[in-house]
Amino acid sequence: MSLDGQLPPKIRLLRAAAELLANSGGSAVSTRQITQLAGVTAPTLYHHFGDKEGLFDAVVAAGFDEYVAGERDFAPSGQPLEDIGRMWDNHVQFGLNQPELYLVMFGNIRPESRPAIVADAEALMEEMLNKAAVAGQLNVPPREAARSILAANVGVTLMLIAEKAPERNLELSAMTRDAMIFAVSTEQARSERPEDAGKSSVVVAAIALNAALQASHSDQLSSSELKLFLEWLHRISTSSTS
Amino acid sequence: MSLDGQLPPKIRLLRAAAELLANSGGSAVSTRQITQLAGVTAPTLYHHFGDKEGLFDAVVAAGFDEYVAGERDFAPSGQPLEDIGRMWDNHVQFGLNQPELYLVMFGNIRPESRPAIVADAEALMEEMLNKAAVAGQLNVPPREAARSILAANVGVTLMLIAEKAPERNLELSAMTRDAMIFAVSTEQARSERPEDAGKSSVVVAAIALNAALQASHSDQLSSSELKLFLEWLHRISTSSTS
DNA sequence: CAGTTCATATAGCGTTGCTATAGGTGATAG
DNA sequence: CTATCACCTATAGCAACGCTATATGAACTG
Repeated sequence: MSLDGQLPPKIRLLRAAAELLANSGGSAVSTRQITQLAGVTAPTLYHHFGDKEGLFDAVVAAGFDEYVAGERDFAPSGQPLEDIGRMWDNHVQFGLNQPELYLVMFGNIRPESRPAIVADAEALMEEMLNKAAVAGQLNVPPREAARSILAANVGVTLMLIAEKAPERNLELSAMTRDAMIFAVSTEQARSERPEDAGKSSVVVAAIALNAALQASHSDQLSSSELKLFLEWLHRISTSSTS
Repeated sequence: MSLDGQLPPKIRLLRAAAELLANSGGSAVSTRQITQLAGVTAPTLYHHFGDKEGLFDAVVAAGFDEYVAGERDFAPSGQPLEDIGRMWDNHVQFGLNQPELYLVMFGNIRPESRPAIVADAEALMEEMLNKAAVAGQLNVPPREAARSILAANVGVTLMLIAEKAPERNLELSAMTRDAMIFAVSTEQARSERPEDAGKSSVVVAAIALNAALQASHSDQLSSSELKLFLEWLHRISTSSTS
């Protein structure tokens, strides 16, 4: 019953925890099960990981590396918003392939205590959304878009995990995914042909904003602020670098 | 320490469980705490509710009645899709007002075992969406729309609960809500809700410039200038264009 | 009044997460 | 070669957990 004998106890504990978690079928996993499978006693676990949650965090960290690897594999498509869609699908697949691990990662919600992994996943998605924003394809700030999309992504994945496997309807995921991506994208991105996507730059964006600001009468800045703001915009717009 | 003495033990148990759940601050609630507060001993709990989960289910059932009452109170507006938006907001508020209860109701996900309450909530939303469908305002079947909207609604609520109270940004909820409702509605319904029109080009340009500036390392502005500049940009980016 | 059923209490089982303490191990210093 | 010391692991056990076998009282029912 014990795991391969000659690896360090720390690694044996990690593998035992991961294996039991993957096969627990939803019921809880006890430290005694883990230590027995790892072939060590209780204090060893607490020496290396502090407490049970520390061990699970470590398992989650390994799982997250795998998750990130999946998220980055097919990233470099030309279309950032298409990549967001792939990130969504990869997220759902990760959750359905390893539901127990996913639940430890994203399902263990407690009031006022955010799992660290949520922030990591948000950052990952925000990074990709930034590319879309640079290309002028986003009509909301990348951070807010990332939080919103990830929240829906997690909600859908949790719902699918809760369903019995044969009844799982991935159309739910596809529909919600498209709705969220559509909602954060600009008309230009929706019309699907951003021929000047690669050309977007600080300068182009600054010129566009300059023109847009002067055309509208935004009241978000005071007149003195606006004057300085436009001066800086001009400095950026007329710079030849980048 | 014991609850009002003359009510039946079953009701005292329910109230004790609800009260402890509401004030647990995220940590677990034990049967011993509950029975002590209710002024009864352990077997009484198991006689009436079978097990701990049975008791919690009963608390949830009461909580769900309250939830449904809230969902139905302002229902009869003329616009079904507006009512869906109110159901969404009510759902989020319910979760934020009673996070512990909400987590027992919607956060206790286990693989292949759907909480009964999810089906109830879906039915409630589907009922309302049916009205929209009858009015020709839905471009997907009500059941699928309800599942999709509820999944996003739960995801957003869980994310908000996980955040520390002062940092909770309800804009996340509003944005996701509008995205989901927009996605399931027909052109006709959209034209009746002109407030969701696209954002002005100022906002889009500001977002693009913000992202571009942070991606490149432009040296056209000093760091202190850049900081203020970005702050203004953020103000413009997040301004609502109602 | 006897019989039955419901409701509660006493006491305790097995398991949980965790730890106080001590023993063994290997590397380094004298 | 020995002494030391930091690191790692084991023995044994605690308090708290969910839950229950059993017994006792109360309240109906014939």
